[in-house]
Amino acid sequence: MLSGMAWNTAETKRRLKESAVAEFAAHGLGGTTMERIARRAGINKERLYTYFGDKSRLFATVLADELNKVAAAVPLDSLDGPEAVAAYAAAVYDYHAEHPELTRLLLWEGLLDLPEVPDEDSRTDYYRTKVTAFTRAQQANLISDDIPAADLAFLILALAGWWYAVPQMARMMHADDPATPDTAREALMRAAAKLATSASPWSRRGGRGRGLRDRDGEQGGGEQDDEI
Amino acid sequence: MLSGMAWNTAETKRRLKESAVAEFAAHGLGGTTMERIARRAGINKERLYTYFGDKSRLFATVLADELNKVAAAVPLDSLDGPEAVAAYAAAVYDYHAEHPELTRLLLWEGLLDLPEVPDEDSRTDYYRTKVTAFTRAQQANLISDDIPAADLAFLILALAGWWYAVPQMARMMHADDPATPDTAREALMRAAAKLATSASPWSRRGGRGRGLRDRDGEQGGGEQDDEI
DNA sequence: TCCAACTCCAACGTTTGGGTTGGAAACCAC
DNA sequence: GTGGTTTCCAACCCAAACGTTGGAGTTGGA
Repeated sequence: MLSGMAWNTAETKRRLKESAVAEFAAHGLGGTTMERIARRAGINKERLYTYFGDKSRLFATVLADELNKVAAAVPLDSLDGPEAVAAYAAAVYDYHAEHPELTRLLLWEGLLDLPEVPDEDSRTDYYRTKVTAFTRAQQANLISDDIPAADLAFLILALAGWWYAVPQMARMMHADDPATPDTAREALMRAAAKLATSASPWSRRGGRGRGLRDRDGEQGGGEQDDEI
Repeated sequence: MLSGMAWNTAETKRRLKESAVAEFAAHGLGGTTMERIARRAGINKERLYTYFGDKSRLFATVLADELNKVAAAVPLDSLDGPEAVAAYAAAVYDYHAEHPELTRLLLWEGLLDLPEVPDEDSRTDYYRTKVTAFTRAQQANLISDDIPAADLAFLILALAGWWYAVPQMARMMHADDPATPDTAREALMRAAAKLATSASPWSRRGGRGRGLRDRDGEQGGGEQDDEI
């Protein structure tokens, strides 16, 4: 229109994707309309189809993009102890705070329960590196190994992500004593550190639930029985 | 049709709600159609509108119903120690396993981020009782108090719920060593117990188990501040 | 028996929205 | 310029789905 600017495919694509991230994150796959994505980007709807295929392919593209971003933004190379685990948890939490779209896209994807997720291989690799970092730290006795590395890594992400997954629950549960992002972060770090620290041998008491044996025998000191 | 049975409002409503739970849980608010809810229930679409108002009101009704069910199904009265916390986490996990609809509805609600959630007051009360149980256990030195009760309760739910929130992540993260529901449950219980146990003052280098000097298991009372 | 109230449904009106098309404007050789 | 290619868009098609309506079957009371 008013531009002397030439066509700019790359920029058009970028703007469309940016817009799509926002819309999909806000309304999910079902709740988002191609029309609105296009309008928000100030670009014709038809461009979406020629560039990205149909709606679900666009969703997949956009999600894969965001995952690549987070992979780059929150690296995890090595863990030298529980504090490092806590720091990692906090970094994930912070990233989510600044980029709430990612969590939301992931959650929406989870709710779709597709048999195969887009980009599965590279994503699996991505998670594998995380798990490996935990495994190595466990093998080096730098963090506790009483929870398997994959589970531990997964649960750390749970602690960091749950706030954004069910904000309404977070709000209601803290009704009497509102949680600021900071107190939440604090609690998260403490919790992450605890998970990564070897458990003190708590007395097992009465048999609610099964399991929860100490894997590798007792450690060091005496078993200690606490009665109420 | 073939029935001599008279009209039965209550039963009709029940069947519609049952159907609505399934559809909403599976496809979310945006992805569900009133038509399909009605068809699944074998009842005319129009009944939905006269009984429940429009689609979003139906969603709210259904969600509130499910929450009441879970409140009744997974009670939490008192916690007499970390193992009770683990047992509670496992109970929540098991409930979710048997009733995946609830988690999904909650997640979808979270993603909608409505300004006010339906039934807010009674739900807040419900969570308050949970938090109170943790608070009391902390005050009685039965579980660790180094994480505020509300945060602790919330994080326990995170551990139990994350598996269902992002199943695709769970799967990919355990690609090398698939997690069965049982191993997940085991890890969850262990983690929950750890969060509820006073942190052993981890050695500067976070050595694990064997080398743990320092009497373990000193609970609650002592406050230990550690910068992370 | 008649009528008012209630339960249910088939069919309809209308809007929304995914996806397409025909063509205009810009660019790029040659 | 001229033809071919690419970028873009207004307008369109059509299926799906929200919500409604008119009416038919059912009940219960006066």
